[in-house]
Amino acid sequence: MQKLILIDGNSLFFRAYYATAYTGGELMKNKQGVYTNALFGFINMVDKILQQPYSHVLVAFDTKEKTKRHEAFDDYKAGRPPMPQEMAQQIPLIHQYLKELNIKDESLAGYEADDIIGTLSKEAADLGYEVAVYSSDRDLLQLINDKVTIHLLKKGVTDIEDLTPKTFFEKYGLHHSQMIDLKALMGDPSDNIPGVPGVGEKTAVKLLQQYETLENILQNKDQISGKLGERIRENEDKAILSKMLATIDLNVPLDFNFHDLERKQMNYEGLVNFYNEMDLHVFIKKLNKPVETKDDFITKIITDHDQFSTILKPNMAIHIELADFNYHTSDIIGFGLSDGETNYFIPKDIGLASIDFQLYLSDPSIPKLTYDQKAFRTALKWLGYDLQGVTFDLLLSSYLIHQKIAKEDFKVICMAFDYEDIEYDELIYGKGAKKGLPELSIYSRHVAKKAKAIFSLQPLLIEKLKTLELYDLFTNIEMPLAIVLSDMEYSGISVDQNELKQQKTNLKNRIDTLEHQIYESVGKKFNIGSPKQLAEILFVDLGLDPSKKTKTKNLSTNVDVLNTLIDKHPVIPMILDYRQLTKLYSTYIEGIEQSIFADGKVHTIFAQALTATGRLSSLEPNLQNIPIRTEEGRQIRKLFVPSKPNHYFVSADYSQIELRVLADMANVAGLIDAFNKKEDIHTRTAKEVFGSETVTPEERRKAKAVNFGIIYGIGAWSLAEDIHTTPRDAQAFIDKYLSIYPEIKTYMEQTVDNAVKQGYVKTILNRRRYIGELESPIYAVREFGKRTAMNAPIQGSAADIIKKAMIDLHAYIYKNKKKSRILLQVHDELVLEVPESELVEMQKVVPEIMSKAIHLKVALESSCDTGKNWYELK
DNA sequence: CTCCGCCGG
DNA sequence: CATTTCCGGCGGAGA
Repeated sequence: MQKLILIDGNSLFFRAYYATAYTGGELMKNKQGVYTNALFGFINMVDKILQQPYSHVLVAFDTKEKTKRHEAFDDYKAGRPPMPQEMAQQIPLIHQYLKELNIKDESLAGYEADDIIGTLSKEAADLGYEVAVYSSDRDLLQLINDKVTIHLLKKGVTDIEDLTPKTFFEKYGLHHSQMIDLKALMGDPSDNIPGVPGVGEKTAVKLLQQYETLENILQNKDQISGKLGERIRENEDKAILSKMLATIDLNVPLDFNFHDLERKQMNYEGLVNFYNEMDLHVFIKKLNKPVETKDDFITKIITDHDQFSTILKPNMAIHIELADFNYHTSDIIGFGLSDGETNYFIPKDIGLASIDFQLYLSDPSIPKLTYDQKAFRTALKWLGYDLQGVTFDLLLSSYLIHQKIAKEDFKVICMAFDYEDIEYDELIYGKGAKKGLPELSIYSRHVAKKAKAIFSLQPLLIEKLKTLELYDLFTNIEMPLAIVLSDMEYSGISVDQNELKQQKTNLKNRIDTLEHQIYESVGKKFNIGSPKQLAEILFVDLGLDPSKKTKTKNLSTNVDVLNTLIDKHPVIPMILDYRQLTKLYSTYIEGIEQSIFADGKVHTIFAQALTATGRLSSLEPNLQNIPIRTEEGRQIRKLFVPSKPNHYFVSADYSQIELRVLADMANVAGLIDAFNKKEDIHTRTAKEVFGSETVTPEERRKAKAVNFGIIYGIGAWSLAEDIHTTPRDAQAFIDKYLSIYPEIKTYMEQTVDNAVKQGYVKTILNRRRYIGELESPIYAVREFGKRTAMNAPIQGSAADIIKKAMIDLHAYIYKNKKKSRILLQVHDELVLEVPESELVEMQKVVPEIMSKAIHLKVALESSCDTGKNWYELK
């Protein structure tokens, strides 16, 4: 099959830039600060396009030179804003990419990409080729014929509309040859093509359906009555000019032949180097490089446990390779061990059967370097072994250096620090359904290389931690916390399975009943869980008013919308109930049920190197979002019970920790005074803002909304939504608030200023958050960066404080040999399991330790509660 | 895989 | 000219 793919390079490049500029926050760039977002989008699109079978390919670009269209019409393409710097920088990258791909990259002075594509599509079609053109420019539609299909990029990267003569007719009601005439009549503001003023798409189509061509319209111009006829007669010259401008030149003098467009092998090494330079590692994975086995890295595979006594030394790097992400259940594949000189692979059974090796792992006086101490320690615990003496953790240290690094594969962490001799896990083990173990020689080497990497990177990372003033945070907080979290995760939390079954049946019955009532109420069956189908029912069948749209222009059916419709139709409250009950059923009842281990407990994983602010997050299952706000949902908490008889749950939570942190960091006299006098902080704020001694509940509610909003870097618009007033009043309200607490205003301004200058903000314990968004050329992204800069030190400092408290509490428990165990952390709250004999002590000690964790200008207060299950707390 | 929706602090 | 309060995890639908 002979198939030619023609790509409109300019069009893809523009689309790529703007599609990725608005979505991902800050503009993407590589380590050297070169912007790569448009390159990234461009590669994605080209990659997708080239997945089909084809024999020939070319990418065409415009040049800066004037074309004959400019000569004919001075204002052609006038009024276009200049290309942003961030975008222009990426043009050479695009060309380099195409060069490495070995794809013909063509432009010609005096002609546009359209003309090159038009000429080639005609020649190829004449030779009997099938032609596929890719662009987002509708102008190219004039090239459609039986051999030539135009693929219009609609939005983003994936949405492509294929136009053939048939689909063109169905869409426009015109023959494809009439496309040029259509544009001649309508004009095109983006190219500054005038067209006939006052004639839009509707009128133009009608005219062309009647008269077929522009020429025929002009011949019959006197028969066209009214204002329309008048306009056509007055603007005849504009229409003719427009047609000329819109017509693609099919006779560009190209000095190459089809042979030059043949599909060729890419330059593999060059492309890998290029991706590495641009930090576009995701594309390297896609290349599916075969695993190479020839280089000078030597892996010693331990086959006999006698060997250990001579190998094991202090300060080696040890890596435990796990088969799955969830280390509570995962198999251990084996151990990597390295002293920087020799690199070993220890098969799981050989290692664990050796007393020498067991003692080595568990000896706290032998320092060891690892990748993820929490995972390794927990995985070993499940098998009955202990890991102690870890002094370095690659995952945690890289997370502190930059919060984004640690989200990726092991290799990406290494590459962030210019360590190259390591492969992607995906390349070794495959992914998805294809995941599995390759032969021993391949994976043993991979694991040993990881150990070598840990060993090699340790000095550099320690040095970086010190220069960034993060070393204390690393050694005093994150490292000891890993052990605390490991204990918490391993302890797990018991689930009352009878309660679970009961709630499950109960919910199921209520959902079934509701489902039938809903079908009856609207008169037909549909999938209530589908927002799309629900929108159809509500806004089309029932004719209700759609008040809001989603981000992608669909009609929204979320709670806010449904609540505004609540008395407009009896089905609305049923749907709200249905949503709540199915949420509880699938996310919580079924979700938790699936996560129960053989010991009758759930063992969550607290991700310690994930969030941008320094908070923890909880996974599989997430125990940080168990319902509490509605009574119905709160019932779920009855599932969680102490694991032993005569034990209780004790929970303690910080009161207003974020506002206290703000009061401290910004030194806010009014807030500090209020907290020290133990006043209700929202009431106090309301008194000051409204200038009265008595405060209505409504006033307190508003004050609370601002107090929270201020932490998030509030805007008037959203505060207005929140407290149901106009943005104008909301702004006045914020102004008043800031005049009462003027230190907040100063602090926020300084924080943002500093963030802009330095590129990051810091918490109480020096934790950094880099905010690249502040450099974005896009207003909305920069504004987002400012809010982040204001919020991150507050949220992050609160996270620092509770982490310190957890470490102190854990130390207290061990030092005093208590049987109480910390089970959960929910951002400002700790939940413990406490034997009856320790109840009184822990009720006193836990809040005390939390309060004293870090000294602030205001007291940290913590309340405490006790119960027989989680529901009874608070 | 992305979107929508909803649970928590 | 615009902008729409921060940080997360997870389930189901639909492509």
